[in-house]
Amino acid sequence: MSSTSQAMLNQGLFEDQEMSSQLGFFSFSSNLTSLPFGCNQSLKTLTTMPSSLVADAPPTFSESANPKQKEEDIPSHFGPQLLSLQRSSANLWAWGGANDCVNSKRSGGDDHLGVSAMKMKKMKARRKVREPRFCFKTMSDVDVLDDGYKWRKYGQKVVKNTQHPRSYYRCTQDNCRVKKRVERLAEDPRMVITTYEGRHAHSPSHDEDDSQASSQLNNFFW
DNA sequence: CGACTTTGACCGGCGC
DNA sequence: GCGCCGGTCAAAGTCG
Repeated sequence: MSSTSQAMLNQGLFEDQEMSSQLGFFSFSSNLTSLPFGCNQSLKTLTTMPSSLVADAPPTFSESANPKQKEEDIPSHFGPQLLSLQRSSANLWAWGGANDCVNSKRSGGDDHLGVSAMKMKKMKARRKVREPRFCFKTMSDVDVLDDGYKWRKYGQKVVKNTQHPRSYYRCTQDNCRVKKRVERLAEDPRMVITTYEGRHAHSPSHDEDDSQASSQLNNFFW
């Protein structure tokens, strides 16, 4: 079941929806044919992608940066690669704030009534630190795009105001905590929104030949 | 039989 | 404080 799609990559953005702070946003011309993560047929595209774009939420950004920030406001953090991205067929649209969100609301109070220590441990482990996120939109028939990594689905949820359920995936690699969510756009079901959270601590698990270049690029990004 | 998916329940965050 | 909602867990089911 190769999920390599005929996806036409259109847009991507850094985001943190919960914190309502967009980290960045870019769009591509529609002649691009694949994903920015080393999806098989997109090497040309990939080489124009700025590594910092995908790799990290830039730590120097302010929380409440204006999502319509202009080109000259882009921090040098993104370097020449970003500029080349802009000069190439891709349009940079906007950059926003970084977020190193730590949920610190729950303090002390280790013991919930009727909750076992084991369960509390799990609850604490749950979303302490918000990983950097990257989200993009593709036009595709398949929900799960082939990005070279192996994913295990751990949940599905119907979110409000959408007729399509959102799926939650985790990287199957042992020490890798990267997650992704996949959902279809309500207004246009052909569009798939994929949101990655975190960074892979390993190479893609493709076993085909073209994975060599692909994996290099994936390292490049993640 | 192991890996993966499905699905209902549960939990925390957030707005009111 | 309460209710809603998104995100995660985990048991059961399915598949190869």
